[in-house]
Amino acid sequence: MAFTIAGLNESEGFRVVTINDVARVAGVSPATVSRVVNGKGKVGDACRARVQKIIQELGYKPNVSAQSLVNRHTTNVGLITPKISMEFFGNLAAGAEVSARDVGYSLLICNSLYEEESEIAAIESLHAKGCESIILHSDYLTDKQLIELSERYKGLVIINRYIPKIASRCVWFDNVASTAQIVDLLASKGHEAIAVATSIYQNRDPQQRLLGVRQGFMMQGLTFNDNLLVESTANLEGGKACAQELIQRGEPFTAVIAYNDLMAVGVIHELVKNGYKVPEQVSVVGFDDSAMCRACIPTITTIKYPIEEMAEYAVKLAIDLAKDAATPENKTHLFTSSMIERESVVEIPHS
Amino acid sequence: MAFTIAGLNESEGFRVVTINDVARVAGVSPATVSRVVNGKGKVGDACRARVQKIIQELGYKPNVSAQSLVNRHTTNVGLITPKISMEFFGNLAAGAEVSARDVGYSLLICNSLYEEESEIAAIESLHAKGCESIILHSDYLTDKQLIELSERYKGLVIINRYIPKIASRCVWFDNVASTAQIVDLLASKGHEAIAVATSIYQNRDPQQRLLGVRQGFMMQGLTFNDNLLVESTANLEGGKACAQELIQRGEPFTAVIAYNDLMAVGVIHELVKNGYKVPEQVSVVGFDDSAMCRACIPTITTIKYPIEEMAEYAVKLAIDLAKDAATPENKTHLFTSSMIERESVVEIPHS
DNA sequence: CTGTTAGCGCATTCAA
DNA sequence: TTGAATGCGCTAACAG
Repeated sequence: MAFTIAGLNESEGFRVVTINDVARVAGVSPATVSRVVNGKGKVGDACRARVQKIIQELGYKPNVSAQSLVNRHTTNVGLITPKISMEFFGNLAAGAEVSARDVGYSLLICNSLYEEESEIAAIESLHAKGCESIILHSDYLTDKQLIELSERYKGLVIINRYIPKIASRCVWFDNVASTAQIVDLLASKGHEAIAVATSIYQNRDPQQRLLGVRQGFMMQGLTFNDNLLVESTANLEGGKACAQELIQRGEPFTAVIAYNDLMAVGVIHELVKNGYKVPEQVSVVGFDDSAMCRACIPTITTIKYPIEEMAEYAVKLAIDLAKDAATPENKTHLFTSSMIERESVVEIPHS
Repeated sequence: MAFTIAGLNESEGFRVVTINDVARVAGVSPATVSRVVNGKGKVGDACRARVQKIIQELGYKPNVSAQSLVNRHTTNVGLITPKISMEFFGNLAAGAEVSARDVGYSLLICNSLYEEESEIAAIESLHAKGCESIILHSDYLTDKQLIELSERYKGLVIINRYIPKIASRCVWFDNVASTAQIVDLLASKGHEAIAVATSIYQNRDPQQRLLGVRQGFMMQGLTFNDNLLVESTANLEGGKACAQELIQRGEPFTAVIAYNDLMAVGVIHELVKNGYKVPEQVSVVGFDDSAMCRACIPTITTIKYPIEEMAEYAVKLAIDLAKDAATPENKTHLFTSSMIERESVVEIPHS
């Protein structure tokens, strides 16, 4: 590739090629160049060819700021997540980036760091930057706030959360059905004394997954033993704490359903530390299918959370929404998934 | 917060407040508003106060596209990494975002997906979007290419790589010294039969870390046994393959230095699978301090790779560079680190 | 200290 | 089919 631009270098530094340069060299008006660039309006074949040739030669690239100014929108998608360094949100961002680039957009990242005001501040900042399409992973805003926000920002998409009133801009995951699957799997392997290590953040996801467990039990004709329900923070330490609590209670169990993979790892650590054999004595199930599942001994059976695909989808949706593309108000965007079986779940030995 | 803008709502939809609106309501000229917004030029105290009040009331936010158009630069920083979903690059992005936001910039993400052309394409695309400051994590471009690129894009910063000719725009990590520390630690615990599981990608990092090992051996007055050097891909499977190879060779070893944490986990898995006790019989060291280190049994002793801090620094540097801020040509930006001791390394038993 | 003027690069009228 | 004119929102230069 050439780093110099034919006939347009200046002695001091590098001058950017504008639409006027192209027009002048091609002997046409800027309006015509604009037309061939955007493929809008009628342009004569010969004329178009010549302009395209000059564009090539000069290496002309439209100035995005100028375009945004006149078009009143940018080709950026904003992504607001708690913390991009967490694997889950990294995957989300990766999916979003692919999808954005696919349609010529760029991805703008904002970390909200789990603060309510930052979520709103991030939306406003993004919007001020002309970013109409926004994907928001909100943890602390209320449904009401989100509904208000979505009235104001028409390119706003909520990922990983379902709000009936704005269902058409929610891209979410069926936590209930997915968790019920876990119970099915466990039951099919003979487990009945199933413990649950849930997250103390009693908002949305944890509650839904718990609901899924209860639903799964019901469908299997089993009864869930509430003495086997423990809760802690949704991380490694939380998993350990849950296992500890479980052991302390003395209630026998042959399987543990953890809120996520991290907790599952914590559970396994603590069980092993206390002399339990995993999975021989206790089966453990995670949630997310994070990298850790394959790095643990035993490797962890889990539910794949298709966050990357969801993000890809969400980006397209946000762009459509921002463009006012008619989206059916009564349609939502629900993703489902299935189990990934690894080593941490085994058939219960016949006693 | 109020979602309506005093006296400026229109019947259909929402009209954005411009500098002219503020000027009109405040009874001043747009230029004056611009002055108070940017803190440039002289403005009377009373006047400034009134304008600020109106700005508040109207919720005025400057249109960034218009600003960029006239200022000839955006307030975006571009980040190009292979894959944002990998933990290492997620941490990099997190640091970059914090730093960018801190100075009122936004972070634009591009995945290069380990392709040479994508790296260049990403730079060009970013630049076409008016993004002058760019952080590049390049894996496949040659030094020569990078040098050429940096002549053309003055806001370009290379992270995680050192190129003498453009040292002042390189933010990098001292792999050699860090790895030498590992040998020191191991030696201090009595290890001499130390194996190395390196990455097959024989470019830069792996080579430097190998160099660090050799240097460490030299400093300790030990001799490195080349029969204990194995190599594979820099992931879990690679780690397993290395351990397998090591076992097969039959050469005794009491410790393994892995290229990174993932390989360390793989090594541990394979050793355990083959009846070795870790760390009782074999100590294992990782590199990076990724989340996995604390999720593994035993937890992994490793080197902290301060990529987040490095990214924070790189962003400031890129912005300065783009502004032509005088940066000493003969100064580079080198980060160092130290060991994080966990359970995977223990004193060798006296035989 | 403040207002007027001009123009950044582009897309979109309206004429021709 | 093409060109000339206009303005998007803002900042910088120049007057006053």
